[in-house]
Amino acid sequence: MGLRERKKQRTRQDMIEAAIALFEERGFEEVTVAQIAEAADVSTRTFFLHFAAKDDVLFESADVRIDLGLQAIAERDPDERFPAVLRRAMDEMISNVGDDLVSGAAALRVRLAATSPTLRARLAQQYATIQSEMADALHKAFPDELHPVGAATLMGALVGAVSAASVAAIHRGDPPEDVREAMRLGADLVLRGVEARGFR
Amino acid sequence: MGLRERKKQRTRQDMIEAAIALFEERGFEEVTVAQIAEAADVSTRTFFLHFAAKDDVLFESADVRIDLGLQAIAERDPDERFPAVLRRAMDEMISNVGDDLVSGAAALRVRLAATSPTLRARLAQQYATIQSEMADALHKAFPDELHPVGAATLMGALVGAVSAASVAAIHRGDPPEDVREAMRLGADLVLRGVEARGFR
DNA sequence: CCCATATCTGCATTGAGTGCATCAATGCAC
DNA sequence: GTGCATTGATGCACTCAATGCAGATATGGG
Repeated sequence: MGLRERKKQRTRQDMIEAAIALFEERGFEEVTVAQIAEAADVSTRTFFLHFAAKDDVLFESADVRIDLGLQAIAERDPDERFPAVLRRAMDEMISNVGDDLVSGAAALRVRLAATSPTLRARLAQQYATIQSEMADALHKAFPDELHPVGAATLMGALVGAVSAASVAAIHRGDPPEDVREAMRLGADLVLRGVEARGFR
Repeated sequence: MGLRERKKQRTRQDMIEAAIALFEERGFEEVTVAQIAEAADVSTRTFFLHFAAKDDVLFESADVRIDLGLQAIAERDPDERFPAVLRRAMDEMISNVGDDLVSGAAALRVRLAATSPTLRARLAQQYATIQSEMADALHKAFPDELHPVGAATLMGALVGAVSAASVAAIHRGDPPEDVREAMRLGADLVLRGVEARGFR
C-alpha cells in the first residue's frame, strides 16, 4: 500500500475517531458534520468524500457477513430442505458477527440510536437489505416450495427476530457471546415454527 | 365544526392531494416541498405547519390500530397464556387495517418506498414503534414468563413477519383481503413456533 | 363592533448533501 | 531528477429540508 493510500486511510480514521468522540460526548443529532471535520482537521467537503452521509461514519466496521448467508444457500445439498439450509445460513452469519460486536462499535450505535431517528432508520436499512437479498436468494433456490411472498415473510420473521434480539441484548449490556446466543435463540424461535408443520 | 376548522382541513387536504398527484407523477425524491406548496397554493411554511416532515403527508391515513393490540394484551384472561393473547392481539390488529389498505394509500407508499430510502425509513419506523410498544406491554403482562429480551425477540419476529408479508403482498398488487391473509399467515408462522415448544 | 385566538405567510437561518473547478501531493515513466 | 497523469483535499456556490420568529389576516365569541 503506497503513501497516498496510507494517508487517505489516515484522514479517514481521523474523521471516524473524531466523530465517535463527539457523538459519545454530545449525542448524534447534536454534532454537526462541520464540527467533526474541524475536530479531524479536514474540510467538510472531505468528510463527504469519504462518507455518503453523516451516519455512515458509524457503520465503517459494521460487518454482517451477508455473503456467508447467501453462500450457505448456494451450497445447499440437493436433498436438503430449506429449513435446514436456513439454519446453516443463520448460524454462519450469527457466528461471524465479529469485530463490531467486540469493539463496542455496535453497542455505541445502539446507544446512539436510542435518541436519533436518523440512526434508527440507518440501522433498519441494514437489516432490510439482508432481509430482501436473502429472501430473493431463497425463493430462487426453492422456487417450488417457497413463493416470493412466503420467502419474504420467512426472512422478515428471521431478520426481525434476530435483529430485535441483538438490539435488546446489546442494549442490556450483554457481552458479545451472550448477544450471539440471543440471536441464535431468535432464529431458532422462527425456524422451529417452520419445521413444526411445513411452511407453504 | 366551524368555518375556521373547515378551512384548515381544506388546505390540509389540498396539500395531501397535490402531494400525492406529484409523487405519482415524478416519484417521492423528485418532488420538493416548495412544489407541493405551490401546487396546493400555500406557502412552504404552511406545509410544515401541518406536517412535521415531507413524508408525513403520505401517512395521513396510516391506521394500524396499535391500541387494539395493547388492549388485547390488557384484557387477557387470568389463565390465558401469552401465545393465545398474542394470537388475539395480532388478529385484532390485522383485521382492522382498514381504509388505508382499501384506498390504495398503502399501495402508493409501498410503490414509492421502492425508490426512496427516506420513505423506507419512515415505513420501518412505524413498525418499530409497534414492535417496541407491544414488547413492553407483553413483558409487563407476563413478567415471569417473558424477560425483556425474550419479549423483544418475539415481537421482532411477529412484526418482521407481518410487515414483510404485507409489503410483499401489496407489492404484488394483491387485493386487501389477500394482503390481510398474508399477514395472518406471517403471524401464524411465528406463533406456531412459540406454541410448538414453550418459548423461554 | 371589538378583542382574543388561530391560521397563514414571509424572511432569515441552520444543517445535510452535491457539483464543480482548483490546488497539491503522489506515483510513474523516462 | 524531470515531466506528466492521477487522485485526494479543498473552497465555493448551490439545493433542499426543516425551524424560529414576527407580522398580516381572518374567525369566533362576547
